[in-house]
Amino acid sequence: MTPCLCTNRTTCRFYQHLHNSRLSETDLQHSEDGRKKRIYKRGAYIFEQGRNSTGLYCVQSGHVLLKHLDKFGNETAFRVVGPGELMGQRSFFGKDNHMASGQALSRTYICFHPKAVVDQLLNTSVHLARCFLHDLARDPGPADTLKLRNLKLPLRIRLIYLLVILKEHSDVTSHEGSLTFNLPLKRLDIAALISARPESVTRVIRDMETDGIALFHDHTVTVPHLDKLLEIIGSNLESPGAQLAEGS
Amino acid sequence: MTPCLCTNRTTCRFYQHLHNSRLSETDLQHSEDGRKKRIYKRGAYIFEQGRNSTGLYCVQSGHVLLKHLDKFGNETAFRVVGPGELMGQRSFFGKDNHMASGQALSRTYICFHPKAVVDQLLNTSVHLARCFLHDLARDPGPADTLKLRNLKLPLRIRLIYLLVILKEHSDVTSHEGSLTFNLPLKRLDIAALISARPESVTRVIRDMETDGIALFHDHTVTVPHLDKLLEIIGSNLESPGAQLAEGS
DNA sequence: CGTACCGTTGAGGTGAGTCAAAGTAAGTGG
DNA sequence: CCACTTACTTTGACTCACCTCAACGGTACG
Repeated sequence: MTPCLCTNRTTCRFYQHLHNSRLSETDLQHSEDGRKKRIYKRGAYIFEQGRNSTGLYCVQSGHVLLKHLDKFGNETAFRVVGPGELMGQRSFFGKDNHMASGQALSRTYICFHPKAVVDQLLNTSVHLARCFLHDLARDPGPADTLKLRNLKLPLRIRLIYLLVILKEHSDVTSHEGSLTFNLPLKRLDIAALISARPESVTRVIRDMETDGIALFHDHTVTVPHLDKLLEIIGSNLESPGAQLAEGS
Repeated sequence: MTPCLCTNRTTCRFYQHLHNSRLSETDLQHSEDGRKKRIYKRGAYIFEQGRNSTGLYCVQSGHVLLKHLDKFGNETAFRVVGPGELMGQRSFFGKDNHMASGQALSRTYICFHPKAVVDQLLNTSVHLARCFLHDLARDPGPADTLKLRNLKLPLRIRLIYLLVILKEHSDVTSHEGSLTFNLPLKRLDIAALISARPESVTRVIRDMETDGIALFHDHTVTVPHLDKLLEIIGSNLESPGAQLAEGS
């Protein structure tokens, strides 16, 4: 039996939670026995919108794109899930059907925790429930969406935001200020994430390359100067000042 | 002591949770004693982005606009919270600073539940924790954002989506297929919610009125035929140029 | 009767979408 | 390994929905 990455507390959120929750040995063993390892090819769906939630998914390796299809046929990608992250929490805890589909962007190894197992663990530990609450509350998804889909921001800025977000979930090799990481997305996927069209993505990427801001080659991004990239976004225009108006 | 709406389980989410969680009488009393009633004038901030979370806010009456300020100084509204709804859960459970500010759109009555009280209750009941988990997971905010900020959708469609969403949280009086409800938003607020400019909002509203789709008058919206409204959303994807009525 | 804010209207500009077509990579089967 | 099909990417010309800027009208309030 090959060791499952999911038993490594540094790489798996689920496992971290379990070990922070002072569960008994039998409970821990129970979760170990319950989990299932699954492998998906590129393009395969790990779960599909509209289906029942059957448990929690933990990504061991690979990347998963979450897409939402509204009732009128519009497909909108809103997130990329990378190694160590959990998926399907929202529908699991909301006791609802999946509100999105998860599609493997590359060969993806998943550790699946069935509903029955997770439910039982939750009921034995308030602390575990609070861990999940904490996780769900800190989900950067909603905040990211505000950045990536802000019409007021030009396309180039939204793309840079996307790079910054994806960088956090990728293996980054840095070398003298420049950094390189894998971008397992097609033009169409990128477009869907920043609410644009693939042709426009191509054009923005071309322009960024001629400007020397970032280089896109064979699903790999190279940023010569991260500072330069962040400067374009941030431009230290920050001033959170607002008056305090306390009611009584 | 004036009766707090927050003790009415049909109007307050927080109270619903407490009563579904089989808490002891002393615990219930504890929460009653702990909560604080607060009143805010129009324009006042109930909580501010960047500050520490100090507890949970339950809206009794009035409406609150949630806004996010990014590093550029761009203000983005992303939600309207109405009576009976909770606010500040994300930062409370995430143990993080508020990621948004909550501003009263009209005179607003808030029931505030301090951190200490909520924390203690949470620790005594796994069920309560799961209620909040369930709530947070079902938060329609992220899904709504996808609709309201989808660049592929024309402004008119986004505005209609907004109306449909707001309708759910308002007192709607319907009469023979037509319905009327309160819209406590200024043009600038509407613009911020659908990622547009106030001038554009004015124009779209004007066009919708000439088309007889919806009437905006003095912060009140009247929709003559809801079917017609929903139909427009649906017909959008199939044929790009499918307007039901011409504008001139 | 100003002052201030909000809402409306018009003229003009542009970023990004659309459409169409060619170029390139990736799979498939013999 | 090569033909063949299929999927993805790039490019250019054109168009348009919305933004920007600027001026004006309404309403509330001191």
